[in-house]
Amino acid sequence: MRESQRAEIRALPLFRDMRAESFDRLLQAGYVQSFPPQLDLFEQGEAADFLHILIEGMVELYASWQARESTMTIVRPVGTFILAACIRDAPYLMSARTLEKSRLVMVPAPDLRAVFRSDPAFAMSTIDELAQCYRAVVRHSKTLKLRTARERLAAYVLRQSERDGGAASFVLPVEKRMLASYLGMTAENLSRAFKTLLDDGVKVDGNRIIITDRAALVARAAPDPLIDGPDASESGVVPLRRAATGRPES
Amino acid sequence: MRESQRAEIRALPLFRDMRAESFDRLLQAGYVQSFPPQLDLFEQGEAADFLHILIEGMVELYASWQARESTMTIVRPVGTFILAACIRDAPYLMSARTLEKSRLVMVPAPDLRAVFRSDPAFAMSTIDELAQCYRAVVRHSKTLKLRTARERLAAYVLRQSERDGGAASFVLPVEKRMLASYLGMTAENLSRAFKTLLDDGVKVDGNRIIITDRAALVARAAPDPLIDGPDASESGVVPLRRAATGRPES
DNA sequence: ACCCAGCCTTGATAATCATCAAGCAGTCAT
DNA sequence: ATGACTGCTTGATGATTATCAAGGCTGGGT
Repeated sequence: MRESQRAEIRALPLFRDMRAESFDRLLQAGYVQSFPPQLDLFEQGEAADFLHILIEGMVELYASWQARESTMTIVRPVGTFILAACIRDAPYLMSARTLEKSRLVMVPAPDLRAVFRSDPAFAMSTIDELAQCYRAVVRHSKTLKLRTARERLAAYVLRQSERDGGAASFVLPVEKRMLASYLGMTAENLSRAFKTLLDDGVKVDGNRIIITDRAALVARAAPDPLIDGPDASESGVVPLRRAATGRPES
Repeated sequence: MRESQRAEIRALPLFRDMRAESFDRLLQAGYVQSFPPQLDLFEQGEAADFLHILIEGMVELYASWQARESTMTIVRPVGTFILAACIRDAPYLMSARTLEKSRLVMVPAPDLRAVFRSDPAFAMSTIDELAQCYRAVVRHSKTLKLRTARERLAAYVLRQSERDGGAASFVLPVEKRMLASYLGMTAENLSRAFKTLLDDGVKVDGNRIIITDRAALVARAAPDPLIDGPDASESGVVPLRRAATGRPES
């Protein structure tokens, strides 16, 4: 692992407050591995043996039932995933596959648990991290239950644009079919939803989204900090936490 | 507070491992209050000042956006809610109202945080609790995204029946319209969904649900431990945790 | 007993969304 | 370039679900 990547991991909210020797122990217990694109890392139902830290690449977490499949979240570097399952020593609720060539640190769950038992600062960070993950999923549930597909897409476009500092134009970070699944619709429906958003000031050119009328889009999306984030705490500024750290919902 | 109620709280997984003096401190810092039915306890967006512990009654956690509303979960005694918001010192993502006359212990969030900073066992329990809450919401998201309304209802009926030890008949714990909202559909659609479940071995008589053909119902619901629980850990039996403790998803 | 209000159901209709099938536009390898 | 492949779009259709309106049932209060 490169020193700069180590520093990036150390800078994550989950790891930045722990003792140096705890951090060393975690990373030394962990395996660094590279994977090709489209590779299954694990499947839902398997025992959660490792905390995964994504250093490079992109990983999809998805769920399946019967013949159906739905992407639950996308993890980007540097970010951790599957923390909760490790803690509870329980089966994964989601499957994971790489979307690009990816490099991961895999920390054995027993080491993870040992470290947060011995390092109170890490225990506190874990609590904070889990609370944030919980709230992220609640937000996603809210958008699924309270908004129509069109509204979810509008809110997503707005959120992505703000992630880029309010840019009027941005490139989708994932394939449209995956975005569709993440937003709880089919690829066909996403395509049509984009069409209807023409009336709300959104143009599409391949993977590029252009916001032509932000006010109209805001009217459609009705963005709400209690759904669309950020998860700002009362007691401090949390600037661009999601963007800066790429923290996923696990 | 009655001594038996105090013991019930102490028996919750979240509180049973902590030091006695920590537990005393939490409860002494807390206020015990009774509320009439249909009373708003707090609204989403407000600062999360208190961890709530429900001793008697029933509480609905719901979310709203624009003019729409959706019930996210129902809390029954003895159970805690709104833990994550307290930890992050962040605004509530959900609103809460009593459904029945209810009695609550409200522990100020600063005391909560102080105690898990000073009591490692409580920190561990908090981690475990949050991990479980997280996984509960992920499960609910999965059922929303992967199953149709009819399938969600079938799975719900099956789950409730198993909560009652596999009884062929049980009484709905909440009004149908609330169940509908919880399952992500309208009251009208729930009514019709119950009708279609006649073909799958489910009869309805008012608030009473009767399973006439469990095999048919199982075929429809295709229950899956990774969606419908329980959240059994690898390392131990977790018998009827949800039923026994009434643990909610917060 | 009566009325009233709230909850549930039912029917008619419309909106939303999924499915299936086809075609198009890029990309990549040969 | 050719062809295969993949991802996206489009159209036609049907299923699912929501909305609106009306009516029935039930329980509580007077």
